[in-house]
Amino acid sequence: MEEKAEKVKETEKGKGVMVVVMDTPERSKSNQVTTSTNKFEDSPVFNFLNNLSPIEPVKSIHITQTVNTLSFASIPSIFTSPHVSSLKGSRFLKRHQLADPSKPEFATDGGNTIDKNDPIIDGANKSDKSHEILYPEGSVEEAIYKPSYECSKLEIKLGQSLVYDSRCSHSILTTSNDLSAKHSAEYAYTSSTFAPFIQEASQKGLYESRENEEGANQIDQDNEATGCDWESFISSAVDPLIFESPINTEFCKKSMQSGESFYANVSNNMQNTLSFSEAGSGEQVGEGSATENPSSQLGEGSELKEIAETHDMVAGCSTSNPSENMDNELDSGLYRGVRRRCLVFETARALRKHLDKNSASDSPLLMQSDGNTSSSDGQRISTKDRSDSSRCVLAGIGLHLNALTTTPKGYKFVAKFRTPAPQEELLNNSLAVTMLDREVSTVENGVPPVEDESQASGYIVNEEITQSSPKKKRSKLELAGEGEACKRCNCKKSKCLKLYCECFAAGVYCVEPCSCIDCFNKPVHEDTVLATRKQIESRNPLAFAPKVIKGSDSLCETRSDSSKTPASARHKRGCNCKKSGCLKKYCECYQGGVGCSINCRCEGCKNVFGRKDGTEVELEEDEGDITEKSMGDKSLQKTAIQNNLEQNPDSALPATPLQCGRSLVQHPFSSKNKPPRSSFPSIGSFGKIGNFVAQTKSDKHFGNVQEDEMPEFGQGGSPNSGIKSSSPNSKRVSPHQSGLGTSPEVRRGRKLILQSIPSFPSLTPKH
DNA sequence: GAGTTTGAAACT
DNA sequence: CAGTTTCAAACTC
Repeated sequence: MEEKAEKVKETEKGKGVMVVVMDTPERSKSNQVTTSTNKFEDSPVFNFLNNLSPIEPVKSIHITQTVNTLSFASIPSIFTSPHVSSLKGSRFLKRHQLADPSKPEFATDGGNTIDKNDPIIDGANKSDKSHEILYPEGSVEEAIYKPSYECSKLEIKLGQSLVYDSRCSHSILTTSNDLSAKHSAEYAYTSSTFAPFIQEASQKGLYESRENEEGANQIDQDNEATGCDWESFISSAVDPLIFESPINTEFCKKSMQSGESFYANVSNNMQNTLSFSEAGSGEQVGEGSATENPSSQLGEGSELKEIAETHDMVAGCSTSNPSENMDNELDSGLYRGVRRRCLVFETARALRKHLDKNSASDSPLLMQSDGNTSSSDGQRISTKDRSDSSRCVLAGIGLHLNALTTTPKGYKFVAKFRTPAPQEELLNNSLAVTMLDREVSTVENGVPPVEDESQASGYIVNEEITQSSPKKKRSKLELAGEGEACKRCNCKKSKCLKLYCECFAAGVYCVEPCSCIDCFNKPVHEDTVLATRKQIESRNPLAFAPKVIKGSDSLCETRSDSSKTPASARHKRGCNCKKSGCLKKYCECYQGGVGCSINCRCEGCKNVFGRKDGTEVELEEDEGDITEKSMGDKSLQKTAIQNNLEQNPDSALPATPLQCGRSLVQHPFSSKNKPPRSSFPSIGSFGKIGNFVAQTKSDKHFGNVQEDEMPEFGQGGSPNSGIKSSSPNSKRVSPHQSGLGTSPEVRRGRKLILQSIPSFPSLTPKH
């Protein structure tokens, strides 16, 4: 022992770093021995030696490396396309690896980190029933999962989301702090406090932005605790970098940009967080607690919503299966198809069972937030949806929301849980729309819809609806805007086994409120329902897929974040309206609260949410938005967009600001209905023309299309006339139109398009 | 509430 | 794939 002690002393003297390193292990060994014996432990000398142990420097080094790696890693992450979600899984693995090594250190050394993690873990394990978090995966997942939600929320809510912002800021702050490293004490404090947050933050991508901005992050930390924190931080940060969806990142950035005030807030939040974490009962999941705190801080009326969100978050985290989590992440981050239908009924059943089992265990919080008891597992998804919706609601969807509110279908779907069908997965990229739907659902439904989920079978019977609302009520509610979700079918001949039936189409069982006749869409006939469903799916695999899909381009959204509208959301197949002008619910696009897209074959489209034409152009112009397409569509789309902007200031609202991604997203679907148009596709074939169209095509379009379409335009005589709302619009356009494209003006139009085109591709994260 | 309109779904 | 029919929601009165 004495020899060991001597060695230690020598090492302490600090010869070379090498020495220290070499010695350190020995010392540790010696320590272990001592530990085993326990004899020497008590001796003050030993303790002193231990305290003096050179280990710290080693750690610091290690940490530093990690940081560097992170910094580098961050860069790629920034550029990562949102679509990369698929990769997340792999990333997860990486992250875990990183995290794991750090853990041992934490365990040995610094309680700080451990504390952080432990609470989370413990909380996860203890907490629940529903929230089973497998550590470390579970934690990781949580981090990833939540952030996405949060980010999404942020997007939606920017204004309200102090909490989220604060979170972002937290992450930022922590980073900055780490960078400064001057405030070691703060480090320990913050790091420990934030540990849970870090993951979240990392996901948010704040780190990335932060790191990039500040440059390489160097950690000088002397404190082991700090180091530990860093490691954890780093590990978390790495993930975010990799995993980060651009959306989140952007939002965070925005939030950051929006206010430096965040920093101030951050400090407050941090404190809160600490208290919270400390206060956090074992039940609470680390993150959950964290999230809640901010809400408390906010103290806004939105608390409930936030809570709900939190729950959602937790629920999402709770997923025991990594695969599920992944899905969830995807869902959350990408905003899955708005309407989640129970594509897989069997799964639904399983979920039901789960729910039944778990229902008893629902956390009070959940109850509060939603007012409904949600089952942990099955509900997770549903909760997410809810949360999303809630977020969306908060976010202030803008015009879209209004429109959405009108759409009953969305509501129905929202509540449902569903296992993502493979098809849907394909859609994941396009997920965005979901948010809209969710939003709508939340807005309209307010509290209730959530509950549906609890039932969570593939088919969901909306008990609330069934119990409380008879049709009459329903209609009233609907009128009010709340009850739309409750709508039920009125089928007489289809037996509710065809897509004519809204319930069936939505993957929901018919309920009492339904006035259907000879209804087979009931749990009793589950087999029949499933069989029929399979048949339909065999014909059209996407028959039950969400009709409205969001544009993948987070970028677009980010851009428009101000608008926060579901810009890129579009109807999968597009409408075929001829008389309604896409201004009535006959139009599925309108009903879904989304703008028409290229996929639409509608005539005289006046969709308030976005005309099929304008969408793309909007990307560049953003605000413009759209509304316009009505015109003849094809030809003018480009111009129309501009016109819209000019003419319809209102149109801006609609918001579908952009649709940037639309084309991309839709492609898969669109292929059916319409010729595949890649972002720059030969849209022209349809005549519906995408603005994107390849340059050459665009030119052609202009020429041809305009002429063809001109008539429509011309209907009004003036360019404007063509578009009701827009009519005045086309000032710019009109000339082109009038000129039939021959004039130089037409060329201008082309130029505009072309210009826009380049930007567009660049924007699209994809590929 | 009845009747009409509308467009998706289903069918040919 | 196009055209027609069927269907139920949306709408109007």
